[in-house]
Amino acid sequence: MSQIKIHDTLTNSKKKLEFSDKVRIYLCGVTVYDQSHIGHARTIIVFDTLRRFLEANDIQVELIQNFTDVDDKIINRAKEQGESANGISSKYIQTYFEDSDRLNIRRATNYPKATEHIDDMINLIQKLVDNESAYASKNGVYFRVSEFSEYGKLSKKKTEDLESGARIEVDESKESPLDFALWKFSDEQPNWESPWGKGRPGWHIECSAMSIKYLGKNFEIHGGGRDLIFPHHENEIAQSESFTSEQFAKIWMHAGMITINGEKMSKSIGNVKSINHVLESWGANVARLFCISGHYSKPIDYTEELLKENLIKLRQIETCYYELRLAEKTQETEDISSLLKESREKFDAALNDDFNTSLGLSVFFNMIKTINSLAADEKITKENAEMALPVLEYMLEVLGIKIQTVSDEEIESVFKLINKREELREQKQFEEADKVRDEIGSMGISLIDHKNKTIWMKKESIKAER
RNA sequence: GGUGACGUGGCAGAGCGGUUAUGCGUGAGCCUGCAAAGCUUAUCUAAAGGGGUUCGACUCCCUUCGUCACCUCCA
Repeated sequence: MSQIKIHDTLTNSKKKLEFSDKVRIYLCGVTVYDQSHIGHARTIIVFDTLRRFLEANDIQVELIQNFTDVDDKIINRAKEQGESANGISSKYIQTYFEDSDRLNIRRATNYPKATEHIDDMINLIQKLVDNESAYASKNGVYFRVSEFSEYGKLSKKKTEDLESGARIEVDESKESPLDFALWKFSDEQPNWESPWGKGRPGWHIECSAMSIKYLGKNFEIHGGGRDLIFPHHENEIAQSESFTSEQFAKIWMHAGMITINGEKMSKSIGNVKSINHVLESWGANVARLFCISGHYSKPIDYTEELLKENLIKLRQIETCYYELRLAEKTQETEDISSLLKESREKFDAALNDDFNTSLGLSVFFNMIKTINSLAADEKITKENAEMALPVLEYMLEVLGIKIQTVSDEEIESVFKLINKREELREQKQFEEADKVRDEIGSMGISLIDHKNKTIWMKKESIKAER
């Protein structure tokens, strides 16, 4: 059983994650009308890392992440480009998977699409209409906010305040300006038949329908970016709880925004950095380290400096891994078993306390620093390494960091070249020795000269470094 | 205007009512034929301002100032 506690937005408190056989997570995905940016990636990485942490501790996770593939934005984009809405959404779903795979995100259990769950939504809406939580009007079917007395409990908003807000559109056909659309009438494609008339679903209803369908009436964690708290998640609660008369998600977990110059990254401001862009320049490992460098609930400001800092950290991880992988018998040694045990415990403790990845990373890098400094003194024995590697690999797996690995045959051939270089150096044939070094370098390998031996590592090639 | 979050050393960023967070950067050094990487060590002795509670506050309370997010679509 996991000891993890997570901050719940609804109760504004840390809650123990309780579950029976598995942890069920619903994560609000993206609207597929354009490339995803690093802000989207952050949310996905946070939840992927959480999932990895649970799974690495033998907890089964069912993760559902939806695609919003019917929406005004998609339709508009389709019109602009003279394409079908379906063409646009499937194109960007594909892009999404490409980004996601490159970021080393574990595939979710399922990626339901809104357009494939229209019947489920209609059933849900029907029941809401039947129990007076919703009504049909001229433009569509609306949720009757006044029927849900707890409306505003997630976002801590009062309906009076919302009503007096200036930004709510006035729609004469709605009973109240707060009422939101479950179904929008439309003769335009894409549209579907419904008991109330042809049209398409509203945004919020899809997540209610799909989360209930795949995860049941109440599941462990509902996640998404902070910006979804209102109105999206607030409305989901209203719909779902009016439908089931039960508590919806047990924990609402929200990830902070990525900002640029302190300002939220968003398409409307036009300050977005696409996942593709970040991957091209920095690679997945740096991107992942960057995205979990602060607490998940807080914003992270996107700067090149910060990415560079994380690149340096990646190099330290690589060094550590290769020091362990290539460790040989040495005379001197030091007992590192307590370091390893403590690191593992503190790492887990940090993540168990509201998934504090920032604190967890500091434990992780402390361990790496210690191992690297012992290695520099040639005090890492084969036995040490065999003890340390599983701990390191556990953490790497949780963090989703993929180090370039090598086969035993590769190790042998590299060492052959290194020995060749050593011989040349001893004979002071430095020019020849440097040629061998270049040859090794062209294999993506860099050398680390210690006092008595030369160690090496396969480094991830990072464009931004050059 | 309403609601929520936040303000920590050059930068990033945690915890904690009394103990060095950590990392990056920077300086010096070690290693080296050179380089890179790595390593060692030093450095900054931080808490937006003002009150209060306390033997003691960065940590709790109040207040002023500032920043951000949401209140429209948004991860």
